[in-house]
Amino acid sequence: MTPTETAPSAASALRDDAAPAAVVTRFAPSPTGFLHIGGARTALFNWLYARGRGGRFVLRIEDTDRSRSTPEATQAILDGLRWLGLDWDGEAISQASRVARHREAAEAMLAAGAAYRCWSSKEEIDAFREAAKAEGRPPLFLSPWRDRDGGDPAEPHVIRLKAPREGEIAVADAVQGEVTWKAGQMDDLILLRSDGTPTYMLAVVVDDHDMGVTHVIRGDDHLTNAARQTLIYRGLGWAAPVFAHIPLIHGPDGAKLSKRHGALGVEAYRDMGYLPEGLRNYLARLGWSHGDDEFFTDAQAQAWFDLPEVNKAAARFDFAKLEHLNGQHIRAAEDARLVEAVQGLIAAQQGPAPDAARLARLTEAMPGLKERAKTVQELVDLSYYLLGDRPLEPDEKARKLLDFDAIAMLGRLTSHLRNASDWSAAGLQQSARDFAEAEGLKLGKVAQPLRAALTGRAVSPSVFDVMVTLGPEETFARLDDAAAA
RNA sequence: GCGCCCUUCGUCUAGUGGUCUAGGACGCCGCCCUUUCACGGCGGAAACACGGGUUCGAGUCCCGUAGGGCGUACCA
Repeated sequence: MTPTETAPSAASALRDDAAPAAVVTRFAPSPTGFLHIGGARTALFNWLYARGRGGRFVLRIEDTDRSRSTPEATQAILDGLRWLGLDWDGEAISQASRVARHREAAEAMLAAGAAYRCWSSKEEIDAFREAAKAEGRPPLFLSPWRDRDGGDPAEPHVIRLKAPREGEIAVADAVQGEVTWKAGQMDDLILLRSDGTPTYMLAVVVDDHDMGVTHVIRGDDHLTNAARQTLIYRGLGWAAPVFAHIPLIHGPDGAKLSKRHGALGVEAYRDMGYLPEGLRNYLARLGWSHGDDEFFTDAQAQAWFDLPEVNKAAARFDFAKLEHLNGQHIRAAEDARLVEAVQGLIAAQQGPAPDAARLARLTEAMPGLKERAKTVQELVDLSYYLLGDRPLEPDEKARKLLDFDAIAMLGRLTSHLRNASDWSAAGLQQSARDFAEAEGLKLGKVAQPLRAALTGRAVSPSVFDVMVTLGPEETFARLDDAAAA
């Protein structure tokens, strides 16, 4: 009884006899700002669904509200999608470019008796609603023009949908299940405004149909719209696509996502040092699950993702978990790519571009670095000893490690190290052990001040690895710096 | 107000009437590994919103209550 598996148009329905209609999903943002995290997840779900089924994922910019839409916002959304790695098929369609087609559809509905012209003025409508409210009736506007002729088509008027007044309207949602409304709760929504432009409700239906969209996966703030749009599909004589209304993301406090929490543009996540695959993994896992799987690749997510496993309840955004997952993706990432990411982040922060020699050191040290970082930002911070200028500026913890006694000890260690013949991590460690034993110290008492002198930090990869990547010359230079400080 | 949706550890979730003394992950606490940090390993505290039913048996089904979300535009 559900339209769940029906094709979206008469044309493709014909093709159905030969082969099942290919999946087509879409992402349809309105260009009024950047690509925020909720939109990014909606796009991700659509992308996963299509890609996992060899289908198409298309993009449509809902720019019918000219006053709020900007080309900059469109660009920001496209850039955000690209950074997140969500590639779409074909050109992004501008909804505004299709008004002629939308108008045509409204006319068709008029001709079919599924819509009617309404000359009620805004004032009349407001008055109606206020009176209805005062009398405790539902504030749905009942147009006097619904069953009446005689208006002058030359006078300003709108075209409204002739919604059923009897029975109920049902939507078989792939996530929400079967949801029904009593017909009386649906008003005769406006299809075409008095200035001849289409409303969102009409434009979406016409565009989804014309683009061959088979699955509409979007935020559940659109659930009621699915009912209204079902009516429009019916009026147009088209089969509705499969609807899947996914829950919205909430902030850590359970309230609506605000700027303060995660409602940032995806580029903000990039600038905080998250990897696109880390964000994809986290976002996919928010409101959807595949057993106990937490960390997965795109290929796995595509193969596993399906609508019935999407939860109905809103999920809260949790930075700690994002960070953990991102750390795992950093560890799994290629060293060269991480070096690029570090460079990119430094550039974004207007830091000095590292020269070739430093880049080489960074690349060499990356295996040790990425074990310790959860974000690219941490990678940058951890790279100070590789990218910073000599003499290094020790941070507070490093400074505490470099007290009077430690400096003296380092002086003796320096002499000891000058005799080292084997400048390998293992050789240096042995050498340090010998020294520590001779001094009657634990290795840590030697290694920590050494690390502070060499890296300016209390935390770093193994000091002996540090010495290897730095080389003897740089190592002794930094030891001398520490002694002089 | 009306309508629709939601409610398992702090958070993300598994769970589709008995295998739940409720599993996993993040976070937290402790221990181990260890030159630091991180990783890793081991262990721990931590949840079925509440109240009624249905049933031999309910986290799982039904009805209420409470709480939350969304919608109710010539916005999208």
